[in-house]
Amino acid sequence: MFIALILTFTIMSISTTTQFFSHLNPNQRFAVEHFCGPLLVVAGAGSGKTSTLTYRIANLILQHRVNPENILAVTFTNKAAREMKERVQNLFSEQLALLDYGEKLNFLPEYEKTKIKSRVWHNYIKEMWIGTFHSLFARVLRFDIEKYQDEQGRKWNRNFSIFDESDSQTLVKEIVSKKLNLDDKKFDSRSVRYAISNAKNQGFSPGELELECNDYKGRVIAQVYSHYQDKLAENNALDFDDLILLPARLFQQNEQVLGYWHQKFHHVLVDEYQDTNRTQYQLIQQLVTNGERKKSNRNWNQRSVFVVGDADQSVYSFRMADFTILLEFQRDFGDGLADEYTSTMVKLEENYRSSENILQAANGLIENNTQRIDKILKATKGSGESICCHTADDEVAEAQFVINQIRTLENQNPELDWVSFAILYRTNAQSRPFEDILVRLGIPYTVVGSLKFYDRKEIKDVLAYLRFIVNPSDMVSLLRIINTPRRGIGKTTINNLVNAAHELKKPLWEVLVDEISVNNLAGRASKSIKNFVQMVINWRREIDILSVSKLVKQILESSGYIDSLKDHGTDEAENRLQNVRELFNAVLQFEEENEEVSLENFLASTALNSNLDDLKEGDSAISLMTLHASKGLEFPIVFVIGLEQGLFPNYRSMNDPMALEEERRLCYVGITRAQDRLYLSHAKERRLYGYREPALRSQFLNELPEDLLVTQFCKSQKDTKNTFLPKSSDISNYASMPCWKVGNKVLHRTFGMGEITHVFGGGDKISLAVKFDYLGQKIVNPLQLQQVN
DNA sequence: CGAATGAGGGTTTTT
DNA sequence: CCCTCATTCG
Repeated sequence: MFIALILTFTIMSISTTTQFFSHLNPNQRFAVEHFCGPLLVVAGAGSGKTSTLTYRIANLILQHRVNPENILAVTFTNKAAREMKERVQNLFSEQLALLDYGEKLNFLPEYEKTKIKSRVWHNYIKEMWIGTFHSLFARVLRFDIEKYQDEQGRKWNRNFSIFDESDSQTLVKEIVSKKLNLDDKKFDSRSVRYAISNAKNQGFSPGELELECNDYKGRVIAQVYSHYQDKLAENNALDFDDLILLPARLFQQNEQVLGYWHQKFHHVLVDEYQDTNRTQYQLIQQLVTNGERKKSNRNWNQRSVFVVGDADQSVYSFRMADFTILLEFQRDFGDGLADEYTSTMVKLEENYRSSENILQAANGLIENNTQRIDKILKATKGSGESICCHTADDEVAEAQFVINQIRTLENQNPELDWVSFAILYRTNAQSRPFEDILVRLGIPYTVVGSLKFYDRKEIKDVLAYLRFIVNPSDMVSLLRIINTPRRGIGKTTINNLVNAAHELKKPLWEVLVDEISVNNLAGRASKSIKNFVQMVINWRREIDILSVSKLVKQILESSGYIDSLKDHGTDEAENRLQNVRELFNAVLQFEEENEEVSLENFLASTALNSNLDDLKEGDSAISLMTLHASKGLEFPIVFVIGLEQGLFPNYRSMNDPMALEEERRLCYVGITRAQDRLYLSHAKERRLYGYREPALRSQFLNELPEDLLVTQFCKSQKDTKNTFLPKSSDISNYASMPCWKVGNKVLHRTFGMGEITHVFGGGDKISLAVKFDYLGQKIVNPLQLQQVN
């Protein structure tokens, strides 16, 4: 096996040098071929950044024979991590196919293809540590957290829970209002929680935060922070920020632990480096230097740190990302020479994504910023279409215009599909009018990110069961499930038990296990508690016996959770049941896709993957998302909507020059998502909290080069309006005609003849499933149908 | 003990 | 406008 690997390396390295990166430009090539030492890659939007990263990883392994397990690659999102793995896997499979069969991978039979891919997965991909800061260092903590103790002596063990934002919020709230009896007007839990998070992201412990603060408010926040850590430790739980802060602290206090990980990761790569915060930077620095401060003492033999980023796309300072970290890379790691002479920085400025008009708009906008690395995107494509700027009466008209445009374009251009379109906005709430129309028209769409699957009650309930089974100290989860579904364990009973646990300074669970205590404290409910306790004990026994999915199934059934939903009988309960089933599917999928399947690992993946949308990938649908969520993506046609003063730029940023620059960068990100066509729109009036408010054109629109914009589209829109999109009053007239019946033959304006198979909804929200003669079954809008006899 | 009802408050962006 | 929380009633 080992010999085979070596052989593979040797032969592959011969076959790779020639065409492996023949299509890369000189600067990309420089980056890809970089082996040891530091390198900063300043990668403009659409400059082939992801390719560069994946090719470099491939090059390290194939060319320089780096062992995959010595590679650490940090991405910004889980999705990016998955994509990177997939791309490296494809690259390797491609090479291996050439080598073993002298054929392109795609020409091989399916069976051989799969064989190669799984071989690549086993030998290379699986061994690399590719993921987000949070998931990678959660993994580190599973190994080493028991060696850590904070300055107050708080400790955790390897079964720790990861608390989500609402868990954290609840904890902080409890401390503020119950424990410390603070005025919750002055110390509202949201902003206190935010302050604590910021402190953690800057590397401060409660004690250090207190020293930092001179004012009363700061000291109180430090105090809340301290109590908050007590609570977390009591629950054997960590929040998101701890997943970064704890390892950094551990590395600081324990040379051996740091030494181990330093020894393991010879090559450290960080994507989206402009979005790292101080604590994350500290981690990278520790791993790379092994704590050696002096630059001249650092040993780069067989080692590198390779970071990729673009200060112009730094849009996460609200969560303490600090792009000066990127600006200071040359000083901290590099040779610090001027741009012409340096060998530790390279710029990728050639843009392969967008048409020239779009790039010029982007460049023109970003030049209004002061804080940046001088960099300009150079076009490699033709000038393309003009950018369309549209003024709508209000947010509904805006949505109508956009969707109207999409339908027109989709109709006129056979090469376009629904996936070609993206609608980008500043705030999640802006998706609503778009969704309303899209639902009515039966156009498929996905809202990325806003649907927080794991935030739903039923999902949190089920996860609480799992969390508590793994981690008996997790009282937050225990309290969530002890009487869900109803077991007759009421508030008073629970209070008694909690108080007793508190008095005895024992975990709640230990009190529950003790029958005598329960008999005395719980009275009538004691039988239910004993049953509950027995149930949990049984599940814990099964952890090592059953597979994760079997265990989850067992829990869902024997807890009575599923039954109680079924008994409920309402639509809402049915919906919840559906979500629980979907969660169960996620478990099955997790089992298929992962090597180390354990309940802990599944829970970590759910805590760190905030949504499930990657599960439902594959259907052709228009994408709706925030500008933040769009980072790293690209679409043929992009609509950036709601360009109004106060909304975008957001009113909270308007009086702060730095914050305003960040808003501008966000706009820059939006513009540079577009490949072929870009639409910008704003409304003259917008609903906010239910009130209509007049709105002004965004200043960003004025900052764009005027000659690139075309506004005439607003006129031609009137022509198309009637043909494509009836006013809402028309819609209700049409749709309320009670003429659609299952079995009716219909003619669709684009899909042709078909037969109705289902009728959904009622009133003005009717949609129909139609089985078309040529295209199979689709859900369509009645407006596009004609009845045929 | 649990469901129903009303007031009040809140939207920037997310791992 | 929508959701959460708290209080009240059954």
